[in-house]
Amino acid sequence: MNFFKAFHCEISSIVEKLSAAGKLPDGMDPSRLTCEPPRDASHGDVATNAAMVLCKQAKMKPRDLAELLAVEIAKIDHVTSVDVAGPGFINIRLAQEFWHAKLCDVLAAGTDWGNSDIGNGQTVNVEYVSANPTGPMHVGHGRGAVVGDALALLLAKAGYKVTKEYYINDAGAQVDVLARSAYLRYREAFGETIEIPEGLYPGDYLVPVGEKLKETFGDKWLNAEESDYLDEIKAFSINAMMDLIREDLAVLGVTHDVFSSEKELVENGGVDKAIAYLEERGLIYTGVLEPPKGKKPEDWEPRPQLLFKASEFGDDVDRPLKKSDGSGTYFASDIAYHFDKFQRGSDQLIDVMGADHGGYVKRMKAAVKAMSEGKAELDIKLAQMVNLMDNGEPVKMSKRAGTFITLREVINKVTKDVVRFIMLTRKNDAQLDFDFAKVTEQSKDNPVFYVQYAHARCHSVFRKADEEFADLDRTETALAKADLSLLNDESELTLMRLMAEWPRLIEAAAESHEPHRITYYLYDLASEFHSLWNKGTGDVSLRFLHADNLELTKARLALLKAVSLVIASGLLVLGVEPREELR
RNA sequence: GCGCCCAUAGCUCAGCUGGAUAGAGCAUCCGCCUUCUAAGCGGACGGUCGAGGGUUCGAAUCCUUCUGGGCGCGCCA
Repeated sequence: MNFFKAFHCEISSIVEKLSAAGKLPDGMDPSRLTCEPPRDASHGDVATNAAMVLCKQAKMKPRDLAELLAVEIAKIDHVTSVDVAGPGFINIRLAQEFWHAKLCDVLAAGTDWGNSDIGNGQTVNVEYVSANPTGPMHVGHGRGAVVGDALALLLAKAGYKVTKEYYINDAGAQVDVLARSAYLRYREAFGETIEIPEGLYPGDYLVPVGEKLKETFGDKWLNAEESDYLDEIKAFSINAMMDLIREDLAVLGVTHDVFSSEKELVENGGVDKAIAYLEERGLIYTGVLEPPKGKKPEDWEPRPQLLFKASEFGDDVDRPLKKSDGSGTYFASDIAYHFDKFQRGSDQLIDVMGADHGGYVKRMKAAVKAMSEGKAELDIKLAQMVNLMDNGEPVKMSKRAGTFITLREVINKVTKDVVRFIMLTRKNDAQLDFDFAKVTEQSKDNPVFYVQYAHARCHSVFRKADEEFADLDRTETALAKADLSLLNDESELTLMRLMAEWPRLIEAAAESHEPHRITYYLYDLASEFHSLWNKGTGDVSLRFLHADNLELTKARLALLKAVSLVIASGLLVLGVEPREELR
């Protein structure tokens, strides 16, 4: 439970009460009122801007209004002091018992601590990865995969009903290129020396596909016309590539609920249906586009095309739906695909894609707005580039020279947990340096290690406790009954406050679709924990285990248990496995 | 030419949807192990939040104009 919300309610009702009593005007609008942790912890535990946002309506000076509200706020349970500060902030301080009670809540909830109901069962569709089935995943895909997967887990924790989806682009020209490339490998499997022309895929991951083709079809296609073999070889190769990609995803711990095929969508008439739907609403016409200014394509010539009125929905220009050969553009099938997702029941759609698709955002949002008549909301998260580094030096990659590093190679080198965590140490739209040396280092420079180490340290104490206090009941329910009032060191209280904020963080991260906030929170929590740990080196009384004081030991173990649970809870959202031991 | 993203300490980055004296880590300097993991902790130093203007009780955050980077701009996806 996000306790800041509880305070928000309390204060709103205080405002109502004061209105009823004639001390404030009627009909005060508290919508801009917030309750937050103050920026500086020395200001208190909860701060509200109530007086500043309401002063105009109340026709009072902010500080006067603050004083009026403060008298009432002081009567709320567990409030020990209320101060008015700065331009009219009301700072609220809470009793230690409040934090001790929160600690019990954590122990009772376990890793479900932080679960929220703000999603209210709403359906969200998160589409991510959607890499073309033309080769193994690279690191950039990996980032999109992790961002999407963590976002989906986060939304689920916040009470949304989430569908995790992968869109297979198996209908365009790129898969034809794949088929031609695979065909060459097929000939190669018969001993022919081949040369891969410019424009085809040179990667040797297609060699086994060629051999499989030989096994499956024998020499059937060796002297055939392309029109005869293309479709079958294409289907075969796409399957092989999707198997490869699914394996990459599995190794990364990413799982999708639904795989949607563009080809099927086209063949089932989905695209025609979507176009017809837009046509009925007068949103489609045939017209000629202006050539793009500045960089003009060489072979540009004006041509009448089937266009969607994207400009009526916030896009800059109208967008083409048909290619000159009469087949649909990628945009056309993507409209149909989003239409399909909407009709399957999601009114919140999220796409995670590479930043190089940035130019696509406006038109897709326009299309969703048009198709759903404004009912569906589309958010597009762009995953920026990942720079592979080693010890500060960029890792040089070239597809031609065969020094291209795949996602799988990176995972094998550093483990999937490291990849997942590091991918979330930046906002999705900021570039990310992924340094092999740094991310595998066991030091505080490495955030993955730092957080895992905190978790492992908790468990190290548990192991020690099991040795020294063999008959102590270490279950959550038993520890919750300890005398928690013994936990009153400032570091201990800070830890409890941080853990109490976890539900609020989950809600904020979920609402803003920003899973990277989890990583930062975990880092802060780990840091506070390491700090407490080290206090024990100078001050023996702050160590966790005390042979001569069972009550204190139990209380400290309760705190440790809670810390390890909250870290585990956060790592779970990131899809990272909490480690109990690091050496 | 147009559109989107970015600009915060010497470096790499946070900044909770407009709040109080802008925060971490690295680097530099000074401290802390007879200890449940020193693989760690504490302190010091470090800022005209790219520049100017605007909106209001209040701006790193919103609007606008510049400057400097990245991406994109019909028949690729």
